[in-house]
Amino acid sequence: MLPRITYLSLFRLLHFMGTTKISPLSFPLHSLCTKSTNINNEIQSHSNKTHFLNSMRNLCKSGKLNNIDKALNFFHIMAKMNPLPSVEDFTLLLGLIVKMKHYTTAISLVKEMHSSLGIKMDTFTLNVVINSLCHLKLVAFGFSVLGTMFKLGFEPSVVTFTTLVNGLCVKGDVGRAVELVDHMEKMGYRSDVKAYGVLINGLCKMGETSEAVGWLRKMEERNWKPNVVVYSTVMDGLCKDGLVSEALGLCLEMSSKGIRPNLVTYTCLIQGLCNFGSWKEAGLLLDEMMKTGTMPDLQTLNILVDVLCKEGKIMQAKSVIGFMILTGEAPDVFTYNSLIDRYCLQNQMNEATRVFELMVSRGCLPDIVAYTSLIHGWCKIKNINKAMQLLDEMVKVGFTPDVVTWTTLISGFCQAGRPLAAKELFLNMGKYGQVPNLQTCAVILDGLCKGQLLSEALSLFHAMEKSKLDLNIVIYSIILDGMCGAGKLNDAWELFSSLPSKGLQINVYAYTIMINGFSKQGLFDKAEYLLTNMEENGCMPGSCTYNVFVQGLLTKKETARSIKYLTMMRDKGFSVDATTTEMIINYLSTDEGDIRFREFLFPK
DNA sequence: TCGGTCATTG
Repeated sequence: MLPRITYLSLFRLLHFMGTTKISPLSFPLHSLCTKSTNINNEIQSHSNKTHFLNSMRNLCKSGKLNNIDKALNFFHIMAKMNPLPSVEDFTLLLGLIVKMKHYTTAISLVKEMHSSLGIKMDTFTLNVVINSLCHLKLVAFGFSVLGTMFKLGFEPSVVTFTTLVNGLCVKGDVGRAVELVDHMEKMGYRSDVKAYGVLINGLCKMGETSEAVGWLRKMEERNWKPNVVVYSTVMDGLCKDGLVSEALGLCLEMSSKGIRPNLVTYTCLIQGLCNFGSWKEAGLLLDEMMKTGTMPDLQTLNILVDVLCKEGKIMQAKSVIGFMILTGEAPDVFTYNSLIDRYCLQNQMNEATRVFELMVSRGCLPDIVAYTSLIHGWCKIKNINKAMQLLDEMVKVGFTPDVVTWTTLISGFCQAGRPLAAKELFLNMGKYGQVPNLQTCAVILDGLCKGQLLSEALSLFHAMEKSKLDLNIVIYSIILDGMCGAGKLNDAWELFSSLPSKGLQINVYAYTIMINGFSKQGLFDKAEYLLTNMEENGCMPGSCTYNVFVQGLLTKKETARSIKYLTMMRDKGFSVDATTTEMIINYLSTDEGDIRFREFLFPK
């Protein structure tokens, strides 16, 4: 499946990336020979405890200890020592276990230290507990540990608060996170670079990038120098917001202050550039990064593989995988999933299955994403049986289908013309512990509407309105479209008119749905009224808006108005879409066809 | 000794 790794394929990759200056021979092949030290040998060769602890400390600090079993092995050896190593040594190891994302393990080890080993808790170990709880999204428990801290007479530190601020951010509650920073400062603590970094990251993740930039400036005003982490966080936020040139500008600003971009900085910028099709610039950046001694790691290369797959450039994606192998990185579940997903989207289920099997044969365990992609692929070609078979299989190997899996299946049943079966799935997913989200709701409502089951859709919709779900304009638009499609123009108009009172901003899609609804019924004055007034309400009509209106006019042979609006479209630079073109051709081919339409088919 | 940056599925 993978292309043979030759210098030729590597050269092609570099050429493609816009990089021509580096000789393939200059890649540091020796880096693939670095293997993590065999811990057991390490321990045996250092029977002396001091030496053992020193090597543990060095391994922890060097980042070479990246295996949970090895870390646990260290812990258990330390636990058997007499006298016990210091709490500092235990905390060092705990910090590492948290970094490996083994949060429940970290919490139970702290418990063991306290109850079995008799090591006294302190602010540091409790901070580890709070951090673990926060990462498990159990922020409320984190706060109760803070309470315990006060009760036991331990002074929380800036680290304690930063940890909780991060916990709130992870939960998406960035408003409370900002409040906590305020609160902490009122209590006399001073936020430091990491505290600001956490908050800035939280804001970026919620899409509040300009707020994040504001805090970056604020921390500078307060005489804190943002470091590469803070800058990279903001750059990533800007890139995800589509503000790639702003991100590049910030990178220049950072460099001018003597702060060099690191692996993460480059990765964020390269992804940002790729996402907007700036392949050449991305290649130049990859070039610059390697020249300055930063080699892309598995994650960076996986981002490239994924972006290339999404662009349909599978050959180039495979070249990147070749490069990956050449630099000693084995493709992982992310790499394979990107390929699987691409093949599924191209309806190439044989290829997708082959990659899935290859992944298994190479000892890489498929995850819920791999299964969900395959289920999506089978649904896409309307093979519901295969999709259900995979669902069975994934449950058998121990995965719990998540909301994405359910939404994929529900959508599959709808597309296969079985909206009622889809509704059953929707109503039953709760029994399997999965709560529908807005996208699930959108999928099922759309499926029922398109399946001519408006009343079914409406009863679900009313139930959703009563539930805690914060329905958005997308959901309302689906219902509006369903009502229009069923000829319930009055109901649609009433709902449409009520949207502002529900605090919803009517967008171009909602307007277009209503204009389409009116036009299809020949209610052109109403449609025209909306089309001419939507701009006043802060919503610019798009190409689709004009096309649906003209299609209605053409159906009812409203020649004069059709020509008027076709002319407006041309003046505004909107193109006539395929459906409209076909209608014009049909119209021209009849006796009544007006010769004036010809100019819209063959624009000068 | 404890806190922050980059990757996949609808």
